[in-house]
Amino acid sequence: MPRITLPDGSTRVYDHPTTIAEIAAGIGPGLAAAAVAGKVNDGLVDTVDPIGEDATVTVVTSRDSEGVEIIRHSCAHLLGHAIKQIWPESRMAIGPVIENGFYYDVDLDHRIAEDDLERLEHRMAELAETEYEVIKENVPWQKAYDTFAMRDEPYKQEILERDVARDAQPGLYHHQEYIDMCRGPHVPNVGFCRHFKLMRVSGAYWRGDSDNKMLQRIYGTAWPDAKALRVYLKQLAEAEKRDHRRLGKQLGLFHMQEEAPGMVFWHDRGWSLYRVLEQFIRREQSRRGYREIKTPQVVDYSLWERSGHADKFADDMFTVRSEGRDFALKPMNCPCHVEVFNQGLKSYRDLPLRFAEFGSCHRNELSGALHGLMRVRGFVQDDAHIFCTEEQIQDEVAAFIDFLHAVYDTLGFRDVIYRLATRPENRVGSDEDWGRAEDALARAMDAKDLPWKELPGEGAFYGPKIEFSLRDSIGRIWQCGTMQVDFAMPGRLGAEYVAEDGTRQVPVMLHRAILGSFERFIGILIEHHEGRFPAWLAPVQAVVMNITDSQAEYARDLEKVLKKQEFRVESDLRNEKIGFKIREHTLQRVPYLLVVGDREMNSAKVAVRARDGSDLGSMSIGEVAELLSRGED
RNA sequence: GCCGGAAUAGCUCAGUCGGUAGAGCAACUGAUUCGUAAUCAGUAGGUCGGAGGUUCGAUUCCUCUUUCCGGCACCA
Repeated sequence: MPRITLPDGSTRVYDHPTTIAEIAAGIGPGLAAAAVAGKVNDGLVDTVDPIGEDATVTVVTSRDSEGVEIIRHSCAHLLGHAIKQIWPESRMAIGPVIENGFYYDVDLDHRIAEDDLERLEHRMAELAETEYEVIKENVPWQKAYDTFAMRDEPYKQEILERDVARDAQPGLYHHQEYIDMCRGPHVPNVGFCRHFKLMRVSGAYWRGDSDNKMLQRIYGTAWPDAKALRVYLKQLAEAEKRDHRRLGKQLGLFHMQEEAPGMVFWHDRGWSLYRVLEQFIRREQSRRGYREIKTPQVVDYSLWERSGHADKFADDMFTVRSEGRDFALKPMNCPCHVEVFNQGLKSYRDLPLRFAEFGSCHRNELSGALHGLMRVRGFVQDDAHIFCTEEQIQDEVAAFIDFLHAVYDTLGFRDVIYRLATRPENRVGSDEDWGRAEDALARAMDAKDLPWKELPGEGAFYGPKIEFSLRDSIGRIWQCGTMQVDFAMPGRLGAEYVAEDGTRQVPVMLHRAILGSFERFIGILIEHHEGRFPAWLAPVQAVVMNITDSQAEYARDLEKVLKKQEFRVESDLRNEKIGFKIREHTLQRVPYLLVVGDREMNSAKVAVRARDGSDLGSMSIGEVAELLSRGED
């Protein structure tokens, strides 16, 4: 006699084990038709699963986020069904839900091409159109195993062997002649799976392990209705317009070429952006007690052996041979910073000692990892190392977090995500050291009331770290900042200081960065702002343009006056219509367009137009200067 | 590194079922001196990513290679 409580508080009593389907039908035919699955005491179930006990029940429809996920998951099965119909020899691996969609990994000799996706989509649409019923069956482990053995599905068998308990009752979902195994729940009917699109096909290793066979992965997106699908596809197109590689070319910021894979050729406008950003960081860190240093890029290999990098990262370092010696291009700055620390005897009174460097590093990243500015082989970090005592860690971390917040805030990022990566299995240092360091990091965040999550086992081998990620204007998350505690390297490289009691002690080293790499961060900035940088960052802050030749002299004077005040201003005196010039510089995302005609010339003013098309009226030169400085500290 | 795809004028792209390529924009020249997102006319511009092969002939077909793109794996 299950007593079912519905979300509105009402209850229904059944004299037999009931189901979501029955409950929904009891409420109304509309809900019965819309029921994708159900929630029984917060656990998701299929509409046909028996409910024999008293429970709180919610009918899940495509309006719930869970419902959408279920539709996506069932779309993966539908894709599986279509794949098997077209290529019966396919061996199915896994077909999970991902953000906005799903994928299916298959082992198939036929190379799935773009044309095949259309074929698959077509077949899926036909199947969805028939609205066939998805039939669920829970079977004993052995029966599931035998089913897949008979159907020649070795991957399903492997999943059963490795991931499913022998006493479990795995769920088989029958999609007509196709059978898939799943925890579920799934839609009761493939009619729910009409609004999808197959996006791309790519390779993916079985179980994500590069030692395993590479399978073919088909990605798709799926939505509850046609409109949601359309909106999503539109969003994708919008995101593409922000692509920093495309904007980098359009705005003349940088380029890359075949002869230097993974290396950036900065053009004047991109380099301006870079320099403004660097100058901003330099000023901020100098205010906060950092000392800027500069260390060599080519360093004898023996230093990398002593630091331990040669052991772990030899393949990723570029090496140079000269005069019978081996050198490496530095992949990171920390060993060099320890060498600077080691010059001259240090006292506890010198600590904390904060060395900052815009450190130019090279790492020979795998070719397939390279991606525009986001993943490069030559880059510059806003790196710093703080040498301090263990007692000073927490204060230093707290001060760093304030610093990082100030920087992100000025750059237009308000949403920061905090994660604490704690001790991995392979590590150096005592458990007590680790405990204290993890504690210091956690307490520093707690003291500021920051919401953070732990990433167990994700710390570096030499110490725990906080990872700071930011969310950009279209919701993507980028890990940028980091604060790492290091117990190992100072000792390895012989760093020490004289303590209060006259003994020699090894300092703790904190590795930290806010932007990460300038290259990558500028890539993020480009996409975040879609190239519309705030005026203080913009490579060209304003363009002065004349209406006819008779104001050319006046325009040139304006340019000169503003340049003298160190604004980045250009003039456009070409013999073109004003509409043409406005269009061009607007497309170049110049924040302010300064138009001068006879009216302005005679009143010693300029007509100011913003890049969004708004008319800011006419201003004096002083007012323009004021406008251009806005947003700067 | 692995799987798949791509590479044609400065840019965006079309094209050749094997007979050495075309548009728009940009550039250049001339005309036009114009008030807030494209003035008009003309000119020039390409060893069709690189190397090899097949062929009477290759930008097109094949092999290798480089780079890029989408994923996977990696990211000290």
